[in-house]
Amino acid sequence: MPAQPGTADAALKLEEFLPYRLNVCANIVSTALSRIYAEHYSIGVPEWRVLVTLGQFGMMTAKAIGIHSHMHKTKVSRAVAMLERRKLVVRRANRDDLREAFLSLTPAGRDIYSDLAPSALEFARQLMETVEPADRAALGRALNKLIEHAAQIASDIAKGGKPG
Amino acid sequence: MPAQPGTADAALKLEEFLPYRLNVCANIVSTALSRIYAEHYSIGVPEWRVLVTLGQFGMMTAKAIGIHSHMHKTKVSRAVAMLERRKLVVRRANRDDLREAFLSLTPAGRDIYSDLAPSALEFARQLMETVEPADRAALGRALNKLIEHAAQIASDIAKGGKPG
DNA sequence: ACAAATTAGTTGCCATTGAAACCATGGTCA
DNA sequence: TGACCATGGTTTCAATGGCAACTAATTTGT
Repeated sequence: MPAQPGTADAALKLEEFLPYRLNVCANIVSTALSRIYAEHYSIGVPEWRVLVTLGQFGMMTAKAIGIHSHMHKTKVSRAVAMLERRKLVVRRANRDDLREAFLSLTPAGRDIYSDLAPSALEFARQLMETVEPADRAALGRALNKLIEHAAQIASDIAKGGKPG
Repeated sequence: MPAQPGTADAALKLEEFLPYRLNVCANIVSTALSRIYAEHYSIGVPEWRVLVTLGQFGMMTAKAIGIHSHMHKTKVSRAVAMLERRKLVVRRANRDDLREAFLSLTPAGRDIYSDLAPSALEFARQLMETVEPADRAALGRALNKLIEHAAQIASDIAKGGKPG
C-alpha cells in the first residue's frame, strides 16, 4: 500500500504539474496542426518549419534557419535535403564563405508556402479563440517568461553539471 | 526574391506562432527538468511519469497509467519493464482478469519517489514564480482550453480524414 | 605564412518511439 | 458450447532524431 499516496509533501499530481501540462498541450496542438498539412503536402514538422522560415525571410543559411526555428543542425540539414530533392528549396553558394550556402524557396516552394501559411494562421486563430479573451495576452507573456527561465536553468545545468 | 516575405496574408511569423511557441516552451522546460533527475536516477521521461503516477495512485494497471499520463501503451509497457528490472515497480496478477496486472511501487521505488517528488514540485514552483502573479491563473485556464480544443480537432480529423 | 582552433554542414550510428501485428484472455451472442 | 469480437499488454518493424565524428572552409595566433 502506498501509505497515503501524497500527503507528505503538498502532493505531486501529474495532471496539475506544469511541465507535464505544457508537454501534453504542445503535443496535441502540434498533432492537430500537422494532421492538416501532412496529408496535403507530405511533409513533417521540420520541413514545415524550414518552409515557413524561408517564406518569412526569403533567403538564409541553414544555421540561421536552425537558430530561428529552434532546430538541431542535423534536423535542418535533413529537412533541407528533402525539400531540395522535391525542388521546393534551392541552394546558392556564398562566394565569400564556401562553408555555408544561401537557401531560398523555389517558385514551387513559394506556391506551397502561400497556400500553407494562411491555413496555419487560421488554425492558430481558431485555437486562440478558444482561450478567454482576457487570458490571451497573459498566455503570451507567460510563455515568454517560461521559455526564458527554463532556457536559463537548462544552460546553467549544462555548464555546472559537466565540469571539464 | 520573396516579394515581401509576408504582406499578402497577415504575415506568418514562426516566433509568434502559438503551436510553435508551445512546442519550444514544452521542450525547454522538459529538458531543464529532466536534467535534474536524469543524472540522479538515470531514468527518462516515460519512467518518471510512471513512477509519479504510481506514487500518486498507489496501484493501477498499465492501461490506466497510460490514460492518466497521456502515454502510448508501448511507451508504458517499456517504461514499466525497465522499472521492473530495476526493482522499483512490482507486478501483481489480477486473478479476475489475467490480461491485466496491477502495478505498484516497491519500497525502493517509493524511496525514489519521495525523494523526487519534492524537487519536482520545487522546480514547478520556481517556474511558476517567473510568471506574473496576475497571469498564473490565466495560463492554467488557457492550457485547459487549448488541450480540450486541439484534442477535439485532432479526433475530428482522425475520424473524418480516414473514412472506412 | 602556417599550425591550430573554429565553424557550416553532412553522415554514421544508436536510442527512442509509434504503428501494426501479435498473443493471451475475456466477453458476446446465437 | 463454440465461433466471433474486444481488450490488455508485448514485440516487431520502420521512421525519426540527437550525438559524435567527419569534411571542407575560414579564422586566429604567432
